[in-house]
Amino acid sequence: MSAQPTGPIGAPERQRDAERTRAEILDIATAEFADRGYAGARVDEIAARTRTTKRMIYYYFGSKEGLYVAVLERAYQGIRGLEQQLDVDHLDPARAMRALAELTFDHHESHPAFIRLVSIENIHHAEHLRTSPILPGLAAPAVDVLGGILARGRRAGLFREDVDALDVHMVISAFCIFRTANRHTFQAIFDRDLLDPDRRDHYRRMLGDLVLEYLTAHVGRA
Amino acid sequence: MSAQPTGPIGAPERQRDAERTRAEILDIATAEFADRGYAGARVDEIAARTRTTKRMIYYYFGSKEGLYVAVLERAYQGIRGLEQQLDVDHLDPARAMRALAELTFDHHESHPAFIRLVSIENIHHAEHLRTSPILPGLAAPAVDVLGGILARGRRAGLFREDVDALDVHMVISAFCIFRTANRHTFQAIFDRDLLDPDRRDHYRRMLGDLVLEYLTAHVGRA
Amino acid sequence: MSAQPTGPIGAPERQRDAERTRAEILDIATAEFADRGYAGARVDEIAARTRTTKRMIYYYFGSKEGLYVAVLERAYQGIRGLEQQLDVDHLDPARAMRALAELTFDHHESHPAFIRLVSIENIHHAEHLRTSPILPGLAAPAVDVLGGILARGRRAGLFREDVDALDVHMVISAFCIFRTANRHTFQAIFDRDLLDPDRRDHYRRMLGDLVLEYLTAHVGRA
Amino acid sequence: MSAQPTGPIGAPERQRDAERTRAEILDIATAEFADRGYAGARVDEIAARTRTTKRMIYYYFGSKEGLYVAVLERAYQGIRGLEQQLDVDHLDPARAMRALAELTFDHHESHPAFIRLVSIENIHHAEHLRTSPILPGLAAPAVDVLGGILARGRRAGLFREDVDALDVHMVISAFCIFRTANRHTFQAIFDRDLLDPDRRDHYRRMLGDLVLEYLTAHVGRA
DNA sequence: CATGAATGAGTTTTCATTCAT
DNA sequence: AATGAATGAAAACTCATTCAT
Repeated sequence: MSAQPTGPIGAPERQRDAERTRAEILDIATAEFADRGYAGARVDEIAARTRTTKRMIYYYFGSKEGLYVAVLERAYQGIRGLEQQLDVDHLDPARAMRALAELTFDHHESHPAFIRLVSIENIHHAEHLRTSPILPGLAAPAVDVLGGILARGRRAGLFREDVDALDVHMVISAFCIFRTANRHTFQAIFDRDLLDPDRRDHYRRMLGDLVLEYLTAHVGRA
Repeated sequence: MSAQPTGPIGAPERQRDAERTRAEILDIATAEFADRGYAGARVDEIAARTRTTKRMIYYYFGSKEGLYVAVLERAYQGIRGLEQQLDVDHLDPARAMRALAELTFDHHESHPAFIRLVSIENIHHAEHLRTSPILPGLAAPAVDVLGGILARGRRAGLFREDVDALDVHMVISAFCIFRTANRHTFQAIFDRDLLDPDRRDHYRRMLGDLVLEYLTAHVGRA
Repeated sequence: MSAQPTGPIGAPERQRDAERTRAEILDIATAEFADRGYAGARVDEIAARTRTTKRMIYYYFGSKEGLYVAVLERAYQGIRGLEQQLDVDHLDPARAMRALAELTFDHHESHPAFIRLVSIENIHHAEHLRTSPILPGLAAPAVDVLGGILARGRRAGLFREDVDALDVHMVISAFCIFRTANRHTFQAIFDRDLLDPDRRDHYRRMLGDLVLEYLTAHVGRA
Repeated sequence: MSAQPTGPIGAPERQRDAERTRAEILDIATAEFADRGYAGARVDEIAARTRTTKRMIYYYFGSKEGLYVAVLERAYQGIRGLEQQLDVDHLDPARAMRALAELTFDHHESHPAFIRLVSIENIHHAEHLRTSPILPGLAAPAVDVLGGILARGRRAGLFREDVDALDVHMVISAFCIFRTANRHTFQAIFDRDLLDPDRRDHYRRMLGDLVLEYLTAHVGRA
């Protein structure tokens, strides 16, 4: 699934082609849906940008909606388990929290299409995600690590007690997602590009400070 | 919401009807575009929910896009000058900043359609906002008051120096907008409704704390 | 009707205004129909370019078709009796014929809208002209003078006998009308502007030569 | 009319069907546009008279305008190279010129739709022809043969020197086109059908005489 | 698996005309 | 005589989807 095996000689070539075709369609479709929204994307356009034909899209995905759902699911799969890549057990809670925030920051920055798809899915009231089989697997990875750090910090008397892991996750997500999701109106109104590489480090540190100052505020000082 | 009568008293009835027709179309269209996105909204549907006909939409707005732009502009007009409603000069910088954050929080909470329209406009790369005549008037109101408070706080040695007004505005906006814009995917994944009235005060205070702890962190303590 | 009387003081001003309004509408409508054809012209556009409103067009002309017919009739009235302006009785047949051809040439050159309206009316199979009350008065003026000259020339043994007045009229019309009616495709294909003022005299003489050489060919030489 | 089979024998049936569908649409559309003008023609009507649907028109031609342009281009292609069909080198200049005039006469008589389309295109200021890729190929065929005959005639001292090939082409075109383009107004006013078969030979000879008498007038007599 | 052609149902847009005042 | 608002019918155009080969 992760390493791309060249496979034993004589392996079903056709199947591999099929997989490649599917993947190509998904790539193009991801770009199109992310760029134009669900209703705005065109099956014709997706097909035209693929090396295959429209018929193949229906062969593999059944419908435009089916294709969209596949795109959405693959995009969510991409961030699933993101936090597991992070080994923070050896770090103190504050450092661990900052590392997690920065990891999220970095990941979101490098996956703008995912963020736009999330915006689009919200426009559609998450109706596709809500019925997706991948849904149950999404919550835990996102907050488990965070919850662990938070618990450790509290036990150490470092973090405030009046927020839970979901609240912290929300703050981190809001900050990271806003930069991409609202980039264009922000730029139009304020003439500032939130994704300007020159400002990247500033925002990255800002996020860490924001979360940590908040979590550690007044704690242990009283 | 507050029916501000247009034109001088005694103005021709017809004109008042026209204004009413226009406004009614805009109301319905706002709901439709906010609910389904630009491409997903249907002119037919908007017309059907109005007391007038589809023809009138074209009479007043020229095209679906013209209608959308009118909706978007009116929505932005609604928040323009929001901050001016706030008299914070008599408050110390910290209280003033919290008041501003809470005002923004309250306003965004009560204008979900606006937030969804902003998301939608970002999906379209802000192409309509970018060329709108109202654009130039949007930046100042949003950051002038905030900038003033920030400056006062710094002069008093209370606020950190490494962020500007736009950065703070971004944090507040990100927090407030996320609750509405990403409500559905968040709810689907984590089974938590960010707009649950029972959690409203918690998030309101959380935003104030977040901003203030960040701004005042370490300052004057060194 | 011809001289514009300032009218007795106290004369019905309203009626004069009405006449002026009618005339203004006809002027604009002539330009629009000539420029875009019957189906291509827009009642809205005509009204917009007038100082009056669309309602007036319907008040005066009943319908788009009524307006078009009025435009067409007025245009034809403009050339009616053209030939009567010409006193050719004192000229010998050849000179008289050339004078008539040149008069036609000059008139057509200065009335491009009329020619375009004729083209447009032909596109519509002359259905409006065919039922117009002005139709009966159009034939005689156009060929009576020409017929007289032709008869004189024949009696004098100068002109050939195998053509009648309508044939000659057709040749003159074809030449004059072509310059305006087919100006644009001719220019596009051959890069020659048939209405270039520098070529005007050339074509004028050419028409006279064409008609006269044809009419006098071989006659009396046998 | 002469069904020139497209593509090599054995070409996929589907493609041949496509070509047939395209051609059928073009045939009907030619009739409709020529009959009602660009704005007056109805895509629905064209589709209804076809064995396919309106959707196919857009599939093949993209828009009403695209269809019109295709019709116009095909019509012009039809006369392209007309003159090449004529071998006039063995004829003396006078006979050659008459043969060319008569060929043009015959061709225009048998292509009334083309002439009406030219009128229509002129109503539109040749805007479509002007940007057509076929434009560059239209000039030469129309005047090259004519220019050659004219030059031969001059060298032989038979033709006048004060006109060029384009002038002669204009006279021939004006005569031939007028009969069809202005047929209806002419008939309405003068009650003479310029396309009456009984008058065909008369006009055909008349055109030849007209051109030749003009070209040979006075030459060599001085 | 692959492909161009085809399609039906919708969606936006237009336009001549009329109404209320 | 004049005006802006309103309208219904029709016109152009689009799109996801399926068919024939």
